Amino acid sequence: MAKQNKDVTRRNSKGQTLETFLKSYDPDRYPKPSVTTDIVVFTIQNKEVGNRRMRNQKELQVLLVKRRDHPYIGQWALPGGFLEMNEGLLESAKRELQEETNVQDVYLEQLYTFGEALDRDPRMRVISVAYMALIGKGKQRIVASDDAEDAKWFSIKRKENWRRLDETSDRFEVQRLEKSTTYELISDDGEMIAFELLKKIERRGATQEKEITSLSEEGLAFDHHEILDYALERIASKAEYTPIVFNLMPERFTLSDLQQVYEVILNQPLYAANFRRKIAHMVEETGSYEENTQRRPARYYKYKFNWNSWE
Amino acid sequence: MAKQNKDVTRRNSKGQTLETFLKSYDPDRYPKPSVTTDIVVFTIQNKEVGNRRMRNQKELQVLLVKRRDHPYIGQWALPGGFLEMNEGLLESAKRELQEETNVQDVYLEQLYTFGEALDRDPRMRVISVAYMALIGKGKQRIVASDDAEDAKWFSIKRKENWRRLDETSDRFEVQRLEKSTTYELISDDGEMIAFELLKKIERRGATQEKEITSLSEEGLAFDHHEILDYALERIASKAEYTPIVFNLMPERFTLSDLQQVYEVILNQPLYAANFRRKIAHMVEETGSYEENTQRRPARYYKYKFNWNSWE
DNA sequence: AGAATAGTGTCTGTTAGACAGTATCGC
DNA sequence: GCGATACTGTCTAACAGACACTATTCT
Repeated sequence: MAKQNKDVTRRNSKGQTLETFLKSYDPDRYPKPSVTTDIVVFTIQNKEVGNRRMRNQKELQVLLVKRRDHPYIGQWALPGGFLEMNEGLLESAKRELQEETNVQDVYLEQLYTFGEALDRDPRMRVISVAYMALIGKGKQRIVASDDAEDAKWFSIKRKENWRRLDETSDRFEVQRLEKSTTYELISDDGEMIAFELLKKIERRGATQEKEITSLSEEGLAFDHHEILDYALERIASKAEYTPIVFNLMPERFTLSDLQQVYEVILNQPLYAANFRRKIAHMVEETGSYEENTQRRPARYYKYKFNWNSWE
Repeated sequence: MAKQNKDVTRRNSKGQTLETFLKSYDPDRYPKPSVTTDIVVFTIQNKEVGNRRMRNQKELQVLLVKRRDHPYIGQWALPGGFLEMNEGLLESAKRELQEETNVQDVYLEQLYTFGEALDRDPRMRVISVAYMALIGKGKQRIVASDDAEDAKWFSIKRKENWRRLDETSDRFEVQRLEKSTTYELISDDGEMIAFELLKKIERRGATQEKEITSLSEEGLAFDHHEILDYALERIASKAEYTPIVFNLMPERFTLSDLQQVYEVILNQPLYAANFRRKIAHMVEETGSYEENTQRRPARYYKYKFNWNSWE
């Protein structure tokens, strides 16, 4: 598909045509950074609740992998790995997911490319292209393999804390915000990873600059806490104007289920009546109902395609 | 800032500590792709209109650079170049912009990373991290240098054409859209670059896939037409919910000026009354008025910081 | 009847869109 | 007064937020 300069006879300042230029070009003249893809895989977990009469709770989970080798040996990290020369970026993300965790056929979206700090990886300079994946739980069986000693789902609990450093005032041109987020990642079998992120946002005129630091020594390998945080922001904002959330849902679901999922993603409670009105155009009744509940059974819905859902 | 595994004595399967592991690690064991940053620089041009009584027209312009060497020698491309080992990604974008075009101190934002096609660059495998820059025209003097034979502003004219391949229907799970966009880039001195992009959007359930192809042999170097198109989408969508547009404005401006800028970015006309209400909270009167107009002079406004503009 | 959730109705205030109408300058 | 743009008022329909209320199941 590569479009070439039609004028193949044109010569450069050294008198070379394209062909002779390419033959003499040394692709390794300059040192290169390594490129990796890292994937933030989210799913929804249904947490049983003691009282059988009450509805199950939902939790947002992220898939982590325990590192088998240095650096950060034994620590939890996002699945991912080095880009190979014969694959596209997206393809690489898919492959890494498959190799390390056995996850396949999922919604996958490029997030952001991380490569500011020169020492993100102690081995060498690394640029990471981050992806986000969404899957319905139970659809896939997670299997740790390859560089991963283990692979597990961790439930995400987070609390945000805003602080305004400059009070609003027409006199100041620069305004600062600080947001600290405490994270607790807890696996199904009780292992916990806790850390705290500090986000400094500085607004000068119409420009905004962010700086993220980790306040904890513990936590995820590399700067993966930052990537996770970015992914959480992205899914929350996309949930508001696209049907992206349905990638986390099973075929059939109740509106209460769906609402709970929106609530864990947006990290805030919603009014049922308003929620139902808002998503009405994206769902469709199936005709069937919940069974064996010890309260009024809810209707099952399914996703309904709609041109207006996307923009 | 690199956070290390605290347990420096821990050994991997080969019995190595972190220190001995790093010493024996060969960063060049695997071949690496090259990494570049490419920058889409936008500005607004005030186009004089014959009739002195009428208001000037605005045009959205992009900064292009004429390639001095193979590949795509003599063709127009986005400014950009290879990432160096001692600089962050953002830093690299800034440096390339400075070196090739003399542009400095601008709003800069990471867009997306392009690296699907293996032959994007005929020399070797290249991953491009694309940035978008916004500057007010006249603030900077453009100077071509380095790998660039020339550097010029091109006004962007585009026409979009939507086509729905499947009519809406509850029976189909897959829905397809095609959008073809014809571009005409015209420099201040009359040079024109024309091309047409075809975007195929396929929606399956809650998933959307895009595929972009160029319908023209001519056009920009590499896949830079695709990057430009992406940048235009981004600035339009961000214009709707952030004050990003003010990065293109001079210190003082009239609301008609501002409206025209929004119109070229959104590529559609706006109602003045509605527009004024919408942006009212982001601007502030300066007290001064236009002078020497041959019609009613407009008030000058300036950007006003507001916490609510950003989210 | 009571516990628990499913699901609906409605009031209020805000906003988007469309358009008509008034204001003000230079000539 | 005319040409041209600056700026304002207002109607309507849609929507977001908050909350009260009804419905249905099992025990």
